Amino acid sequence: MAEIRCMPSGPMGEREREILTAVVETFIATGEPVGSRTLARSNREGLSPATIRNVMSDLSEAGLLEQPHTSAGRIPTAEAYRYYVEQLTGTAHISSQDQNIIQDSLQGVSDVQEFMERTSHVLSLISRNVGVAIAVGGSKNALEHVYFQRLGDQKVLAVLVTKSGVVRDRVLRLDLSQQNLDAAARFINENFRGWTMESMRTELERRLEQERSEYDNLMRSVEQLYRQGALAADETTQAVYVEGAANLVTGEKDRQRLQELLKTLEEKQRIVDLLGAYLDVKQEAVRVVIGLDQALPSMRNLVLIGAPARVGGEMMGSLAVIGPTRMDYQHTMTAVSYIARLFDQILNESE
Amino acid sequence: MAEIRCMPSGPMGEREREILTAVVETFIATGEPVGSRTLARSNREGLSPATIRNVMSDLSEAGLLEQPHTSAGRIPTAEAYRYYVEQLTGTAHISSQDQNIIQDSLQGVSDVQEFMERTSHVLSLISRNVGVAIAVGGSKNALEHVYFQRLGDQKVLAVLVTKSGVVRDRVLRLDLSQQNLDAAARFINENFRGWTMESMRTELERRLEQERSEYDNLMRSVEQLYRQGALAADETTQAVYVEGAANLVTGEKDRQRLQELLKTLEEKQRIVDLLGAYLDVKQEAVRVVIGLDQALPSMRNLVLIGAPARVGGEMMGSLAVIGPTRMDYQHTMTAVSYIARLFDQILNESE
DNA sequence: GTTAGCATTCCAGGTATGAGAGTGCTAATC
DNA sequence: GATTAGCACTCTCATACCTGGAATGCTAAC
Repeated sequence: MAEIRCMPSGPMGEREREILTAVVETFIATGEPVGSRTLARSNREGLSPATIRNVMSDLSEAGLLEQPHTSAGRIPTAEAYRYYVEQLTGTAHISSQDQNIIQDSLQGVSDVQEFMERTSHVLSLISRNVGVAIAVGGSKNALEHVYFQRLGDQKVLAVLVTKSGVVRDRVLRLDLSQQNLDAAARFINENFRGWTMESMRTELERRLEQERSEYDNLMRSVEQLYRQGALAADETTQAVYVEGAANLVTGEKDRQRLQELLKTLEEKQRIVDLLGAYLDVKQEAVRVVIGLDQALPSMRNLVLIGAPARVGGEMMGSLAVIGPTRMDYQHTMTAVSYIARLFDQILNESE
Repeated sequence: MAEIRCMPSGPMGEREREILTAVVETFIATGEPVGSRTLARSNREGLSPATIRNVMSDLSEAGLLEQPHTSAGRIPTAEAYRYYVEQLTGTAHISSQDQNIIQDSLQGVSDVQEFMERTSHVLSLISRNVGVAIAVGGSKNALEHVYFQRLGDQKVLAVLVTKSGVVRDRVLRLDLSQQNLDAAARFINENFRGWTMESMRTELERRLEQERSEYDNLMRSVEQLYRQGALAADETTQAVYVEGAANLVTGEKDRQRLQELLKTLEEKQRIVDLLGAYLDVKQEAVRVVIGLDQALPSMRNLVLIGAPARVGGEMMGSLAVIGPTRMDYQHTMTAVSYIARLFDQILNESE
């Protein structure tokens, strides 16, 4: 019963492939279970419904199609979508309309956060689904510059800039004179410019440990700043942009589920984890993950189409579209991939 | 027909008031239209259903109650909610449970943006509705400090801090040497510290206009920075936090409407306008606006419970809860008012 | 002024019923 | 042997219909 995946004419004959594709595409278009008659009509070689029924029956056995109930048409399973996406030729070019929208929206952006914010918006617009973009603070980012400014009795503004244009500001509760702050900033800028955040922190830890006995005023200031998180530009302080959640209303019928789904999308950490789980620096092009239930139960029927955002070879963040399995894959994939490339271009150009 | 608001025993007799309140409260509790029998049971003076029917009939005429259909109970109109809220004693004290949640969440916050972000979250949590908080950039904010840092060939980081702790950073496309930038920053800090953003800008405009002929290097730098928006910390660059939109799923049955609603909540400018329209510095305490359809058609059945966020007498932003008419007014009002007061306290303390 | 009683209205929910769509199987056909 | 026509069967969905329940408004009695 289970091992009928191997059909008479090889693992998946030409006809099977064609019919499966047709089912997926019509289901995406209409949202209704598709029956043999419908397919027979749109089939170019004039196959009869009966023949198609036989093939569909095979595909059901193979776990690629399923029926909501006995006498309904068939809908694709997650497995079918995976197969469908896999055999999509990656050659499709982006429509000039989409290209315009994207160009207009990302024109003149110069820092990562802004890029991400606009990207989430434009992705949701183009895909008519949820657009997501995150900037990973990036412990592997290179430090460009830090700056401290005393604000009041107890407050210090810390600004941190990385080579790749991530700016992070935070107000700390500290009482240091502006002189001390300037000295500390100078010390850090002179010693650690160009270091990755990660290596800077370990080195700093080491020095603080080692020279504990012979602390001078400077190192004391640096330590205080460091302990208060002035130099943290990484995981804890990410920028997460999610837009177009409203588009999910159409897709999910169960209100309970819908609510949970929207709640999940509001929890930024979840989103970060999700993208983190599926996207990494090394991957080529766009990745499509069908069925997110493994990562998040409330996202059972959803699909992630995402790509890493890189500058040079460096991972700066991720961008993705989240939507129902029933979506326009080709369209969305080209858009995501286009923006990912654009990211590299735009942020490289003026570095 | 229209002018029956004046009842035999004055504009609104004691009994009418009591019954109206009872209707509103039971409707808020159950969500079902409330009938005369239900009220008769819970009424302390043992009024019979028939009597209550008579009163309810009067209230219907007065436009305070309405029936979904002939043989159903009655539900309050917007007008009834307004009346109900008006006669709520503002004396209720915040529950210690809420107080804890709020305190925990806002502990140790030191800048406005962070406060607003957490506030929107905690408000949505407590009210089980949509929590909103915005920081108006505030052209009336006093300048504390500016700082410019050259990042690369074409990029300049501009950081602007106001007295009240709003930090705004942006990356500009400019090509100025660090020397020029430092000079410009020094010039602005020395001349304009403590000025409101607004007055600073007009004065700057004036000077640039006047001294156009005798421009030196310094003023040229300042002008470039200014034109690129380095000193804009106002309306165009607000921080808007909206959380708990998922909570609306339960309230709105019409999916079309729900979707529009969620879309609206994603458009930050709409939110800014909305709060701007109803909340201002001068108002005492919490304002409750019932029926937002005037401002936003998609928010027909929604209620805004909001207050300005002030430091000293200065308006720094707004915070509010948005939810269906059927919500716990008392509870939400105390929470909003509590946080508004807390805002002043926390941000005043270390100035 | 208040209340009991009653006819009336309307909805919500349950049960038939029939049309429609699709399937699987068998037997005939190419 | 693959393909197809035909047919009995299954299941859903929409419609119509019925019934019980919950309120109401009105009238007459208290």
